[in-house]
Amino acid sequence: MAIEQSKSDISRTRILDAAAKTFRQKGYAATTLNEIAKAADMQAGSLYYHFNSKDELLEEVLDIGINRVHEAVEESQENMPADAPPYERIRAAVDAHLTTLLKHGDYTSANISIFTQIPEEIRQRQIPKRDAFSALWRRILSRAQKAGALRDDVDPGMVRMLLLGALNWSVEWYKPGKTSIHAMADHVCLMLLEGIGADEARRGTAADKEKVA
Amino acid sequence: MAIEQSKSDISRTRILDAAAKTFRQKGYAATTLNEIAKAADMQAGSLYYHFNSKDELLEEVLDIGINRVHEAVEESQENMPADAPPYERIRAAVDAHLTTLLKHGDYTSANISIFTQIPEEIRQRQIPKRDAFSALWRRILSRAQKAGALRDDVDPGMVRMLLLGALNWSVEWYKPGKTSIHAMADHVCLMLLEGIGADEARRGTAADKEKVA
DNA sequence: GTCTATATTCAGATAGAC
DNA sequence: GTCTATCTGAATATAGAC
Repeated sequence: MAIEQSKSDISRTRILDAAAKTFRQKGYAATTLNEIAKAADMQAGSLYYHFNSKDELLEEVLDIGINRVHEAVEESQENMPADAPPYERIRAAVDAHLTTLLKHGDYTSANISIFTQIPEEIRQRQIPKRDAFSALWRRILSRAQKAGALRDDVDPGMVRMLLLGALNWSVEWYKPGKTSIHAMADHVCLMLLEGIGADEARRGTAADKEKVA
Repeated sequence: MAIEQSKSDISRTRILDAAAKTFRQKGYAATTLNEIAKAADMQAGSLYYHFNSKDELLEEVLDIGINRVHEAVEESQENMPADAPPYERIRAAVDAHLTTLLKHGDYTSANISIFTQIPEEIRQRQIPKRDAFSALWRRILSRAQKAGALRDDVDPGMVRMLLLGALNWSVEWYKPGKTSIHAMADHVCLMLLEGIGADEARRGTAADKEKVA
C-alpha cells in the first residue's frame, strides 16, 4: 500500500524476479530451487519462508506475466480518444503487447514459453485468465471490423490466433538492439492490414473489389 | 534399407514415437524414462539397449522433427513447375509447413515447443540445422520478391520471423477437426500477401500507389 | 531384447539454530 | 528472515538373469 516496503516484500520480489528469469530460460521442471535461490542471493531453504512450494512460486510468476500483458493492452485502448481511427487502435494494441512481452519480459515470456509444460492442475487454473485476454483481443478486432476497417470475409478467430502467434513467437527470436519494438509493431500492422504482396501480385477478393470500383 | 525391419528397429521406432509424444506434452526435464517406457510398452531399463542416455533419445527426436519439416517444405518447392506463379509457390510452402507440423506432428511439435529448454550442448548442435531451414524460407521469400510478387519496402528478415511465428505457434492452439489445415494455409497466405484491411482502411504505400495509378 | 533389482545422485521440502 | 543440516522420494543409469 504505502511506498515503504518491508524486508519481506523486498526479498519476495527478488525471488520472483529470479524465478521468472530462470523459469523462462530453462523451463519449469529443469529449474531447481537452488538456482532460483542463488540468483536471489539466498539459500534454497530460505525460499520457504516466502513460498510454500515450487508450484506456488510458479503460479505467482504466471499470474504476474498474464496480468501485465492484459493490463498493458487494455490500457492502450482506454488511453485512446473515442474517435481514434481503427488502424491506430490496433497499432496501439500490438505495440503494447510487444513492448510488455519484450521489454520487461521475464514474467510474460516465462508464461508464454513454459505454459504447455507445467503441472496440469496449475495449467487448468491459468486457462480462464488466458481466455479473458483472448477475449480482449477479440473485442479489439471485432470493433475494427464493425468500423469497416477489416474485411468481413475472413475467420476472425483464425486471424486472432495467427496474429497472436506472430506476436508471441517474438520471445523466441527477438534480440534488443537490432530493431526497435515500435518498428516491429509497424511491420506487424502493415502485414496484418495491407499484406506484403506487390500490387500486381494481389488476387482474390480485395483486388477484385478494386477493379469493380 | 529393405522392407523388413528387425525387432530392434521396431522397438526403436516405438520408443522414439513415445518419446516425441511425451516430450511434446510435458517438456524435456519433466518427462521420465519411466513414462516413455510405459508408452512404449517396456520397462525403463530396457530403453538402454537402444539408447545410451535420455539426452541421446532427445537429440534423435529433435533431429527427426527438424528434418521432416525441412524436407516437406523443400519438396513442396521441387514439385512445383518452374514457371509456377510466386503466389502458388508460397502457398505450397506454407501448406507443407503446416501439414507436417500439425498432421504428423509429435516430432516437429516437440522440436518447436521444447527447444528453449533442452541442455545447452544439445541446443548448440541444433542451431545450424535451424539456420539451414530458415535459409530455405529466406530463399523462397526472396525468389518471390525478385519475381515482383512481394513489396520491396519491407524487412524480409522480420517478415520471415513473423510468418514462421504465426505458423509455428499453431502447435499451441490447433485442434484437428474444426478447421482444415488447407483452409488455414489459405488464411495465412491471404493475410501475408493482401492483408485483412478493408479497402477503405488501407493506408501507406500500397494504397498510395493505387491512387496514383 | 527385455526383465528385475539396485546403485547413485539430486531434487523438493522440513526443522531448528541464530 | 535467513542459515545449515537433513529427510525423503524419485529419476537416471547399471548389472546380471532370462
